[in-house]
Amino acid sequence: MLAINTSETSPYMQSFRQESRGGRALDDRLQQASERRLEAKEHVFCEGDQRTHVYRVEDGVIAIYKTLFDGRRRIIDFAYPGDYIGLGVLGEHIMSAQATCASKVRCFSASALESLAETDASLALKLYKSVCQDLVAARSLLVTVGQRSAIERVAAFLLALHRRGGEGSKGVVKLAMRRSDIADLLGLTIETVSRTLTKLREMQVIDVEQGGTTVKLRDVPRLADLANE
Amino acid sequence: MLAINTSETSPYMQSFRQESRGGRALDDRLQQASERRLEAKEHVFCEGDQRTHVYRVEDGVIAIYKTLFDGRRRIIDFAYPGDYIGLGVLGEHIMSAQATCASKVRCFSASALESLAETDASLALKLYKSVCQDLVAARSLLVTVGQRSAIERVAAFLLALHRRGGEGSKGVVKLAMRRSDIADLLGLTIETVSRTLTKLREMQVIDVEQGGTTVKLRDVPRLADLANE
DNA sequence: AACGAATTGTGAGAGTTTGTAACAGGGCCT
DNA sequence: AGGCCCTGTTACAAACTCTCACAATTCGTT
Repeated sequence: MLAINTSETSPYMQSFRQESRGGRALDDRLQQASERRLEAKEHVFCEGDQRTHVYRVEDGVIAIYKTLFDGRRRIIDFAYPGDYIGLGVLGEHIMSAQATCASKVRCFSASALESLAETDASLALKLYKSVCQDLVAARSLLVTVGQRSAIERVAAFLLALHRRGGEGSKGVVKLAMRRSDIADLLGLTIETVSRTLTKLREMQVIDVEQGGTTVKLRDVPRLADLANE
Repeated sequence: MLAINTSETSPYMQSFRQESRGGRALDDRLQQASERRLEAKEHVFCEGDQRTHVYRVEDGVIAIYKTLFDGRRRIIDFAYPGDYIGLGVLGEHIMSAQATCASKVRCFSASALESLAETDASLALKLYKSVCQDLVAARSLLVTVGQRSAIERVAAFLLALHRRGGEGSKGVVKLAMRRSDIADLLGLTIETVSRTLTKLREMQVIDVEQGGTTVKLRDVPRLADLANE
């Protein structure tokens, strides 16, 4: 979902990626696909909730996270339009899902999906490939978060967002989330994220625009160099 | 695979977990399952290799990792006996797989597996669930690595190994890997790993035995507290 | 247009980790 | 036995991030 390696850059799951981004991968056999709108910070589901549905993000960004005992929040993934959340869970959710900005999701009955998949190999394969995407995203993020310095992490994060945005974005990345969300994703504090963005700006690698909600990548090769990937 | 949340602790994939640990989950339809022995530091495959096979670990520990531009190594997962590696890859591998100690793997033809899965829903579902396990492991590790302090990370790592070992282990954890492997998994240096183990020993939470290759957990609740999960 | 709340940005000191270096221990070879 | 290599441990200075504090900006509401 964070998709540092998506269709363009990774040999994983190319065919399915296109299919799912098209938006009609899983749901054409499932009737009860209702829509749900969420405001920023509203939850799709929480840790411990019974897992009744699978969701496809239609609009916005959904943060998948886990709360630690001391109250800190560890974001594990951002789900963007076209991504599915809630796959691969059996009983109850062990992660929470929360909108970082105004968002929209489509809901599918999990039990209906599963019973269909038991006899439908192509659907089961789609589930497989969808989870493979998530796995690639999680491992990519693992590489990013394992980086030592704050600059490396932030640079890798911006690059990942840029790659996901595709070629049409022309280096303009909309963050669509707070500094705290970025910090909890990268394992940094909001102050460090803020300072690091300032440092990247001073290095003339990026421009921060629109009150910090949009980042323009001025020097992508340099950024990739800083990201060390 | 690191399996901080495995059958005991997570609602994910319980049924399959048992199935796959039994060892005969995917291969009973695949003839050409040859064995391969590896010495410590030998590779199963490397980044850029064509993906021809899927492997099941029979013995030992296989580290899945990615090499960064500056030569650092980021371990993304450890695969233990019963785990599959190489699933979910389409073209060429984007990660390397290397034995951390003397190991044994069984090789399955990837193309044979895939063509079978196209018409066999139950096999496709098994693939799905197997990758779900990996996803849970990756996300668990993400929580661990996102932790700030070295103690938290090492404590969580030891706990994960302990849970994987099962109840029979009686708090004795065999590391079966170098300090450098642990460091590259947790995003620390070998010195910090060593220092942290010493600190845990001084706190009387663990004992380090057999020349540092085995760790005995003296106070699991305390360790869980330190791990913050 | 103005106000208040929330978010973001910046600074200084404290704390932790890293990097460098030296040393100890075990295994293997001659 | 002795020497060599690899791994692991420990010490100390340097670098980095975190914490805490407060200023600046943005956004929504009045």
